Amino acid sequence: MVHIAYDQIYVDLKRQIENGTYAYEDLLPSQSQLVKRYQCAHNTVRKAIAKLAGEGYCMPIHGKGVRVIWTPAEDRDSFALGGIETFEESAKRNGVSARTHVMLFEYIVADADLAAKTGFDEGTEVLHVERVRLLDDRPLIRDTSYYRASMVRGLTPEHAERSIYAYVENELGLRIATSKRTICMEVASETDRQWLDIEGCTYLAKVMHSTYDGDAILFEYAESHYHPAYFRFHDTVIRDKEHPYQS
Amino acid sequence: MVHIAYDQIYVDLKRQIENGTYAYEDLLPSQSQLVKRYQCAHNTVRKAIAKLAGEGYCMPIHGKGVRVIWTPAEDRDSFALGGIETFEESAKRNGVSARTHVMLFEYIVADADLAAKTGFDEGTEVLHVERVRLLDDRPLIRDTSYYRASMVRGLTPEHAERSIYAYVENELGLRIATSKRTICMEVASETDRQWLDIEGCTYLAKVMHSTYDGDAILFEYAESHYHPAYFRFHDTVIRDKEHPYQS
DNA sequence: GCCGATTTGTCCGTATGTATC
DNA sequence: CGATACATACGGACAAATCGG
Repeated sequence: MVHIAYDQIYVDLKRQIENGTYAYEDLLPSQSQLVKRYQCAHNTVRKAIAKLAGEGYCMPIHGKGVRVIWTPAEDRDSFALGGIETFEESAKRNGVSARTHVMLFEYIVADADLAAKTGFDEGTEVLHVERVRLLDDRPLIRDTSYYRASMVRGLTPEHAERSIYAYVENELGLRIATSKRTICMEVASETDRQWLDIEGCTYLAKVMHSTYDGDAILFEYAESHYHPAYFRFHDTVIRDKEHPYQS
Repeated sequence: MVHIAYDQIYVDLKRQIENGTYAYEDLLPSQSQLVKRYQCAHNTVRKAIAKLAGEGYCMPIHGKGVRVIWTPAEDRDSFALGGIETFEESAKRNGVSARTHVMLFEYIVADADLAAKTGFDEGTEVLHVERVRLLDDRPLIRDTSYYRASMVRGLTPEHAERSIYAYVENELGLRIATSKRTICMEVASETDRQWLDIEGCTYLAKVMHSTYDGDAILFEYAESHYHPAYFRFHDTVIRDKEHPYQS
């Protein structure tokens, strides 16, 4: 047996929502009907639906059904952040050309300040990379990244111009698994002004992310500064049952 | 039987991670140990762990264990999980006073433009509310909200000065369930400049959210414009198994 | 208001697959 | 290779919410 049925069901239902088989505000077939259709267990269908719900495709209503809440709304004018993906993947998905300039590539040892900022232990050897990303030849994103040096052995500036993730995953066999992000806005620094095309922008979008490898060990801490017009982020929140709003 | 065991386990494990019983980079007790401890089924433990993982507390490693990736440094207390720091929370965290001014409160019928923007059908009666949020008497956030009129009967401008969600949930018994959000930055409008204290800011943080009620029917569409310095957002991404990185 | 049918939500116990050590 | 640990799935049971008669 192959045993990834729930993902197949997820993919299948997602496709049918996207192509309009199940339209906005429709109810999906009941879970018992889906069990019959896919010849699987109740829990397996539920897992697929839970994944769809988490991505904003549908919403289960207790005692009633599972309603489609997805609409074909496509905004390609800006650079949307999805899950964990590389700069190239995002660029491709958003339909723009992408290039990367490596401005700095150095190995350092984390001092107390860097440790507090990145989450690496003091004394950890890290690779510090500064990059500028160009979208359609305009420098619009600046990345400051710190990688645990022991996990990126053999990495060269040439790799950094392409995809560091591709190198560590494909060449080193490391798996990237979970990433925690914080988004805020920050006044553009002198370096930002020097390297980016941000005339007239006082604040930039700033994304800080801590990425963990397959062993759940901190692999990278990075900060990305985006031109404000080229930043876009999507999210779906499923509200917890409890904690009603109170004035 | 009560049958919310998985949530109890979730709360219990979360507490133990936060109080250091299970420290950063530790492995949690194995799932079979947890099954014994909580006297429940395998699936129940897994559901609790999945919830913790989705909130960035831990990360399961196939064949190895479940590693804690939460650190005390994360000031999660001031944030709704995976959420945008709300107006009240922000005020609390910064130790400042919070007030709301209702600038506009009118019922209108959605025309084609508004329908396209909000997702309400053309011809739907909606309540249009414009509010300004003040922190320490500084106007820093502007909310433009459209509510499906049939769902907010009896709502007054006085309610809008406090919490509209509190009213519809506590008074009308409506349940708010799922919300889809998009975050971007936008050039401040004339209205923004007129009502907000955003001297020197060209771009503002803009959050668009569509909120669905317990029946998965669009209940509210809102746009919030934040002073860039007063915006902060957290997120945890769990990577899908497939699509390895490729240059 | 009640009851029964439908539908989603929670949980159990077991079996098997797969990755790590 | 065996032991351990997480991942997927099954089939059944019951709880809880909804809806129509």
